[in-house]
Amino acid sequence: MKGMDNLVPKKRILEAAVSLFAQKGFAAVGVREIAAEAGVNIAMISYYFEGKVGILKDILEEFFDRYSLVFEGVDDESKAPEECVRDLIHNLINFVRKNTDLTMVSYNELPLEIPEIADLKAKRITATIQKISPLIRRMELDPQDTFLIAVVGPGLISTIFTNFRFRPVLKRVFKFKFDDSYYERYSETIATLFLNGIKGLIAEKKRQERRKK
Amino acid sequence: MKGMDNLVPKKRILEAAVSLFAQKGFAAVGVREIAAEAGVNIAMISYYFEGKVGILKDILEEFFDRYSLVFEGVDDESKAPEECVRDLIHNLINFVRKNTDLTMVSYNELPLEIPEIADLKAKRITATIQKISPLIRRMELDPQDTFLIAVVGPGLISTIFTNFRFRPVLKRVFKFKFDDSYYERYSETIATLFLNGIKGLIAEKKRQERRKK
Amino acid sequence: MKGMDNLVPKKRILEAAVSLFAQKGFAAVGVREIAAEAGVNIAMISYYFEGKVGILKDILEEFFDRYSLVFEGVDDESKAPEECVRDLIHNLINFVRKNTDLTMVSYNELPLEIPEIADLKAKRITATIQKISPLIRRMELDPQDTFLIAVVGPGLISTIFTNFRFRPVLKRVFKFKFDDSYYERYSETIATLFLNGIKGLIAEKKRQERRKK
Amino acid sequence: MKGMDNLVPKKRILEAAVSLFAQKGFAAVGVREIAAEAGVNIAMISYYFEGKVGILKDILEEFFDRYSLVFEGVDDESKAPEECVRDLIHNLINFVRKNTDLTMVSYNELPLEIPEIADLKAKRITATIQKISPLIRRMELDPQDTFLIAVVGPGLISTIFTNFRFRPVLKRVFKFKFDDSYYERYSETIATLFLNGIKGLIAEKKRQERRKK
DNA sequence: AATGAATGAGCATTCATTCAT
DNA sequence: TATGAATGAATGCTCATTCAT
Repeated sequence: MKGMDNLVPKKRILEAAVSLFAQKGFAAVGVREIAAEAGVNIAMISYYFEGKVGILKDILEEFFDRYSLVFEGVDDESKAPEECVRDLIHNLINFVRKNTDLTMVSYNELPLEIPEIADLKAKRITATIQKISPLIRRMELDPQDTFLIAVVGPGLISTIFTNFRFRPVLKRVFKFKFDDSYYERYSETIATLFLNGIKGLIAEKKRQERRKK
Repeated sequence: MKGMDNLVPKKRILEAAVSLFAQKGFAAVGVREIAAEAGVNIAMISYYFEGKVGILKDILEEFFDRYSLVFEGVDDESKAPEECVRDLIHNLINFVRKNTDLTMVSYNELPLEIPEIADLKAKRITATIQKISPLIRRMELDPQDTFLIAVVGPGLISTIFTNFRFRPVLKRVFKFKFDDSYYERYSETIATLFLNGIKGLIAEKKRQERRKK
Repeated sequence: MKGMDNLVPKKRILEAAVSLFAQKGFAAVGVREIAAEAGVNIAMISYYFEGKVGILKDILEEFFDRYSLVFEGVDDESKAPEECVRDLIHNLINFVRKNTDLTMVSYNELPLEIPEIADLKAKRITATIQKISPLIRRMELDPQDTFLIAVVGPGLISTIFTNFRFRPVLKRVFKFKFDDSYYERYSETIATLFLNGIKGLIAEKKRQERRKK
Repeated sequence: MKGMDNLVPKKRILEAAVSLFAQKGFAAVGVREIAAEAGVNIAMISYYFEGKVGILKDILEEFFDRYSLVFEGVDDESKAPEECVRDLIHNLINFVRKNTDLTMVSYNELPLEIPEIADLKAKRITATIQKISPLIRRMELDPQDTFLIAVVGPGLISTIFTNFRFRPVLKRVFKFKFDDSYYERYSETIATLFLNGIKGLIAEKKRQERRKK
């Protein structure tokens, strides 16, 4: 693998695994392949990690560690909440651009048969939601109204992540250059789409509440 | 497996494979497991299909055959385009409810290393887009403006599909009953979110065009 | 397979098997392949023959039936014994030309683990030797002197058969056209080689017997 | 397997494979059988070799390495060419006695469907022919006259090799003890047979050339 | 006579992991 | 730390044969 020859072996294994898992999926990648890509002996994988699943766990931890930073200080009270959401979307997209493989692996791989993995994911996602609840409140959404949050949140995330995930298919169907200017426009578009969508939802909700009375 | 004992073996294999692929992913499921679940001899898999990949191909064909029906006659000119979109979203969600495993497999599995699979997917998706282009036009979106379509379309699809895909995680984080009334509300919510979002995008676009002049 | 569509299925299977066994060897050919080449259903092979080994047995019987005819009337007492040997060699080469695949299979395949096959071969070969013993006697060789016979006989046969067997390799090493004129010359050459060789052996034997006295 | 317990695993696999291939043929032997005979784990075969074909390739290389030594210094100019041929035949027979299985496998197995194998064989055989061309010249044979060489060479080789190959059948038909004294006599007999045969061919050739004038 | 389906054993190969060095 | 060898189980697939129709 290019440019990772001077990394420590553990790091090399991790990066090779991220790249391969992103490409082919966790189950389709063998430890042999990872070891070869990382340029280390196969036995090193059991030495540094608790087997193949151990690598995935490390990857998830790493992902969520970085991911949660994106939500740090997302609710800047000196700015309008819409502005905060717009920034969040912008930052999210930038995050995925910089950590594409890591994100794809963490987003896609759901070997939920392995309970440790499922637990880890649920715990970390819950923590993330906590972080944005002040912003949610400022958007005039009731943070207790989990329904809307459970619709809009995953909708936004999946919309963004899927744009990266299905890049190979998107490239076949449309013909875009996925460069800086593309992402500038993409970022704005997604923000507009969801901000207007959310506004519509809030308006609709109020209309219904008025009707109930 | 429950209730499929009286099906023909080929069908039994297919259904077992769909269920298992949806659960664990294509690569993580072995032909032995499929054969056992379907209650057939392992050799029958090579007999009826062209190996494990052949099963996946058949599954995808089946999915797209059914899926494309959802988009049939989506653009009813006697109705407002917003209404058509709302119906489409409603139908889509119903479709996924009825074909959850089939959809999940077809949506998730991207062994794009296998070119036949990648080709099949790209071709079928392109065909689907053709079908909704009249409706897109009526929404005052330029069908040539592939950018917006490539953002909104996959965004909507992934939002819906992900709601099913991450059900196990969602169940851990929130506590919903995924019943008829949930989906009634879900359907309305997604429609409101995206219709308002699209309206916002169109408005924004016009604003920009005006500015250019 | 070309030109055998109007044969009865049993014959078709036999011919397909001969061709494939000659090409790849008995063990490397599957019944599926034979059935496909013969254009019959797989089950027909067990129906007409006693499994795959049964086909081989039939092939060997057929070969030896035809082969033994070559040695019929080989000792024409109205001709010099050298002339008879020359004719025999000529006829042998012609026989192999006309029955190349059949000969190659019968000559090469020695699944001597299967006792029936080994017995069949030994019995038939013994019978053949009986047929040429008068000629051997006329060549002034003692038919009881099995040593010379066991050297010269197989030497001659293997020399001829190998010329056909290793044709693919010979074609790579040398560049001959294996046509009528080639075989005319080949036939004469082999005859000269072995007749002179045998003459030398007889002379040497007499020299030794003289010395003993 | 007797007496190879103290060999390194790779060597053990090779020797087991040679023995089994010689007995039953390449296609009829499974890797399981080889591994069992060699007393190693089945996975070691893929570990040390490139699969089953890889073993055969190694065997062929080993054979030709040893085989070519027989032809080293075959043309001792201080001796009459007839003497050299006699020595060569003697050495060849001794070689096959000492390397019977290795020779049988290399001689018999012609999975010419595998191009690598066919190439390897043709290349090595060509190299061998180069080595004896000086001797051929001294025998008053034109080395360019590939016809005679292509008849006599393979004839001699196949005569000798077949004596070993069909030993099981020969034992059933004749009743020899294949001991040192048998091979002493066998060696002399083959030499006399072919030397006289070749002399006859040369005489015949000269007679024809005279006639042409 | 002929078929397609089905069987259970077997194929070569690769898996993740462990071990002594 | 790092290695190459080794393990036993599992991989996808094919085998020759049989069976009911």
